[in-house]
Amino acid sequence: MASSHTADSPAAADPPATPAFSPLYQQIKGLILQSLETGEWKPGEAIPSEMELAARFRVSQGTVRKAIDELAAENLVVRRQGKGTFVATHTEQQVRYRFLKLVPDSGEEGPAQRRILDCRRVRANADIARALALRTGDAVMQVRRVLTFGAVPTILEDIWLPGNAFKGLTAEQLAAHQGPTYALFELEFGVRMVRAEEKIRAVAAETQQAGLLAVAEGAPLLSVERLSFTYNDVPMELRRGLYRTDSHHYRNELS
Amino acid sequence: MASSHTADSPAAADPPATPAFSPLYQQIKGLILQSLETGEWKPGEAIPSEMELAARFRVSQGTVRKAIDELAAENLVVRRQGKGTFVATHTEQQVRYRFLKLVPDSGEEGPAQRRILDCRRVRANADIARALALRTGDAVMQVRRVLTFGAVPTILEDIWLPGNAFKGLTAEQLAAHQGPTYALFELEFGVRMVRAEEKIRAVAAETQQAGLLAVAEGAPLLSVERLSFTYNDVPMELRRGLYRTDSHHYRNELS
DNA sequence: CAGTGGTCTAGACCACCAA
DNA sequence: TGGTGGTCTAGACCACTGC
Repeated sequence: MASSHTADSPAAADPPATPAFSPLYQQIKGLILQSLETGEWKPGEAIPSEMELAARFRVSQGTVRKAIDELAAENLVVRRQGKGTFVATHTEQQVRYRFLKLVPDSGEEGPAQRRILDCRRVRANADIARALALRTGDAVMQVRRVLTFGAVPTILEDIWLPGNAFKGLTAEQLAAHQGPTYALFELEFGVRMVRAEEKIRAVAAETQQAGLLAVAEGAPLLSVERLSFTYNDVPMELRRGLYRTDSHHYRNELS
Repeated sequence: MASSHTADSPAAADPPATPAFSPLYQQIKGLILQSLETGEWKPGEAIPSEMELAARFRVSQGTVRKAIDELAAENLVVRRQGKGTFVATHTEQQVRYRFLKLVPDSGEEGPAQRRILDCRRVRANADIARALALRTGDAVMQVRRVLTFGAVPTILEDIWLPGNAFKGLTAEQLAAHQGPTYALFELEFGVRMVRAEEKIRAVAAETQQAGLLAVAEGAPLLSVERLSFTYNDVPMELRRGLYRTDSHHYRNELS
């Protein structure tokens, strides 16, 4: 029976050479991912039980389990013993602000106060376009805001979002919303940020930035450039943050 | 049966109530961890096969497998199909410099040139002692060095190590050694760094720092304070780094 | 070829949760 | 009480490595 068992290589000529062997559970994972992408199950909802999925895909429960294990490890779903497996969300996750790694040097953090300085539709310059996989001149939403913790303006952020997916985003919406901005993106625009990459630098505050953050011009600030992705590694947000680090620090775990 | 159920209470009277249920594979993981700590298998060596371990602990291969899965996820051990499972090491790991997240803005990185400025035995001040779980005044080794990439001095680091474990560390040793410093720690002192926490800030270069890094006084630098741990969350190194970020950045992945 | 880790299955039982 | 995820087992077979 020659090959088979690889599930790939549709009509490879004679020597498949590398049959691109893909384990069954990886294929199952891919199928579940598809359903997540297409929105068959919405954020916060339960996905079918392991038994149901096993029946649907005609594999054993163990195979489904391993697929879900990986999805859980990537924070795409959350398992809850006795209840089920749920589509991950930024809304009321055990850890709100999953992507914000700035923590106070000591003590607990009160809620942030948000001030929206700007929210408008603009044309992407070359940099922004490249990051978001758009073309220069395409429409993007641009947001500027300041986050204040306990009366100290601490974060100045510029955010760029693809104009197509975020049509209709307004400053009022951003100001009115409680909780993580990514929760708003899920609820209002159906966009789920799943992963992000950050590039961090130390920079000197420019005049305008210094004013907004109430520091001296030239004061050292942490520059955090974040590119966030939805499913399938599609970039959906570029964010340039300037963090004051006189009473906060960026916390990272290495292993 | 009253209360308990908290998993603590070492010698609770009559009713164990909640025996602090721990899955078998977690116990196995603990046993394997012990062997790693005591050095039964050295860094780079293979640990016994899954079958052997299953026989030794009188459990099924699957249970050992799940224990090893977790150890591999924590980077304590590396699996190699067809060959075996090996104790992780900083020496020739696929990714050298596991803990260094500073990358060039573009292009590949050449090897770093190290300049050891200082290496001596001192008494720990309160800060250092607290971080390393020592007492103020205990002996610590203190190292200062500059790392240069392509003629640009980029990293200035101060390192503190418990005097006991690192007795006899010399500047010559540090200068002569090739590859990650953590590899030297493994080979010469039997200390394996397994995990680390970093606190990152933006700071202004002080006079001496500016001189060593060839930047202007007051220039913004990335301050990276790293506390590294061996097995069992025992702190074994405190490191304060100052990074130039004019042509490098600190790269981080969020998920 | 034998030995290792990797995949897949089928079934039993346990811990947790809600009704 | 029934359903969910979590653990554990035993056995078969596959893919990779080295002799």
